[in-house]
Parts: sequence; structure tokens; C-alpha cells
Amino acid sequence: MTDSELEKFKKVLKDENLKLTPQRVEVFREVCNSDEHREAEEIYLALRKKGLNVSRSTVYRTMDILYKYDLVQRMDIGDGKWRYEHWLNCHQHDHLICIRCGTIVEFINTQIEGIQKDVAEKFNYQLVRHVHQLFGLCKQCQDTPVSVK
Amino acid sequence: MTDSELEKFKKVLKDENLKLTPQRVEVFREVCNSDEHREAEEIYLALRKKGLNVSRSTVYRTMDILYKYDLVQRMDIGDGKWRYEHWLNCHQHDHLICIRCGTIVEFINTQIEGIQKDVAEKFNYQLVRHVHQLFGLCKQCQDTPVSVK
DNA sequence: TTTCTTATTGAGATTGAATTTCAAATGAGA
DNA sequence: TCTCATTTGAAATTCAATCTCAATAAGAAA
Repeated sequence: MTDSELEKFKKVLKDENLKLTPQRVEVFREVCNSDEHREAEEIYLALRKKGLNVSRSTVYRTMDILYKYDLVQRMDIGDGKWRYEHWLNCHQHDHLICIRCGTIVEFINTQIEGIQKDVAEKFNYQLVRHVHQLFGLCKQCQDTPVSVK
Repeated sequence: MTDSELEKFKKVLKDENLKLTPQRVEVFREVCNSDEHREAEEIYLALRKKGLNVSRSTVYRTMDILYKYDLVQRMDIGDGKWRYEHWLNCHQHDHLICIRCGTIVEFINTQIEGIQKDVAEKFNYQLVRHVHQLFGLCKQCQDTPVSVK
């Protein structure tokens, strides 16, 4: 987390009349300093492991704020849990997800973005956002036989 | 629901050593006879409204079977509930979803399918399935002012 | 048709992620 | 420093989905 990122967060809090608390800063720092796509629980545990005592409630509440004000991105891969990733450089991207090991890789394809606009226009929808996830087996999982106990 | 559809369901049950019960048939019929994308609870309530007493548990359990054996399709639009649609003609398609009224429209775009294969190949992923959802405002919602209470 | 075995049903309990409650603590403006 | 609305933490609650278990019913065998 750079100073300018922290400033951006402080500005949002100020603009929204939200207080700058140590807990909120720690949650934001934790999310910024990882490129993973993590669940709130994982972020909570990562903080605890570092000796930072931020309650589970506060982690959930802070993630809501960060998402609401576009400071993090979140995704739902269909298992009932939100996964969060930092959104510092704000590159729109989609995801490739390994159905065996859970590895998530990002991809960008401008051609698809163009087609999405065409599709929305064709159906008279004003496009706001999209979810595009490709599920499959990553190279490593293709090459690893399923373990037999 | 046509006779051939029912036969297909009966065949799956037989092949999997599952019993043909009136409840299972009613659930399957209810799903087949609607083009909506409904939650298990909605399907349960639709059955009750018709005087068919199938328990909530049985609806959930039957939807699991129908999904597992490819007799229905299901989708997650990020609100924590599965939505089911019949899968009789089995056309692969994606969805346009209105973020205000919830209307769901289906679209097919073969060009995107080709690009998806290319992307997966580029990252060495063996593509299994995908989720592609476009969220926006449908024509009607674009034209309807948000009601002020 | 009757018997028998096993799967299925229904009602309620349980699960788990997320949200809410509320008393105590704290940020930040005056 | 004082004040007070906001925030925190712990526990309770929510809600879709799943599980439990006793009672019921499918359907194979006789």
C-alpha cells in the first residue's frame, strides 16, 4: 500500500463522513498488499496471524465500504462466498478459475468487451457491468493424477 | 412437459437407481412448464399454489438431482440464491440481467465462445464451463423514473 | 397380490457466510 | 479537553441450503 493509496482511502472516508480508525486502515492495508482473491474470512485470519486484532464483524463491514466506494473488486464464483482483490490500478479484467485447485488467473480481452456492448445494444440493455468467468483445469491440475487414498 | 421429456427423466432415475415418485415428477413438470429463471423457493411456492404438496426439502433435493443429471440448468447472479431453468433443448446460452427489475434475457454469441477457447488455451487451461452475465438496465427500466415515496 | 427391503419424504434442526444488535470505546470537531 | 455521534467487538440473528431421522412408499421378488 503506497501513501497515495492510503490518501485515496482517507479521502473516501472523509467525503462520506466515515471515521479513520486503525482497524479500517489495517483491513485496507491487508487487501492492498496481496494479489490474491480472498474471502473475508481469509483476510480476517491473515490479520490475526499478523497479531492485528480486528474483529470479524469489522472486516466484513470494512469490505462493504471498500467495495461500495470502489476501492476493492469482489467476485462470486458460485460457492456462496465473496472473494476480494485490491483495485488499485483498476484494470477491468475477467477470470480463469481452476475447478480443482482454485487458482484464479486474470485475463483481459478487449474484443469480448466490444461484443458485450453489441449484445447489450441489440437487446436494448444499458450495460452497467458484467461477470465473465472461465472454469477449467489449470496446466498443473491437468498433469496431476487425482490422488487415490 | 412432453412425454419424451418425462421419459428422459424416468430413464435417468432408473439408470441411477432412484425412485420415480410423484413428488419428483411434479417438481420436474413445474420446471419444464416455465421459461422463467426461478429460485427453489419460487418453484416450491408455485407447486403449493397449484395444490401440490411437495415439501421444501424435496424441492431442493430434486433440483439437485435434475442439475446433477443435466435436466436443468442453474445460475448464480450473485445474490446467494440458485436460479433454475429447464434445459430441454439444451442450447448453450448466456444471460442479460436487469439490475432494477430482475428480468433475465438469454443470448447466444458464437464469436465469444471462440474467443473463450483461445483465452483458455493461451493460459493452458482446459476449458470446462463458463459464466457470462451482462448486467444493466432493460429498456423499460431505462424509461421508468425511480419512484419517490 | 403380498411381502420385503431400501430409498424417499417431510418437518424441523443445523450449517455457514453474512448481517444486525447493543453496550462500551473512540475519533474528531468544537 | 469536552462532547457526541460513529465505530467496534461479541454475540445473536438471518437466510438459503443441507442434514437428520422417524414414518412412508416404491418397486423387486416371490
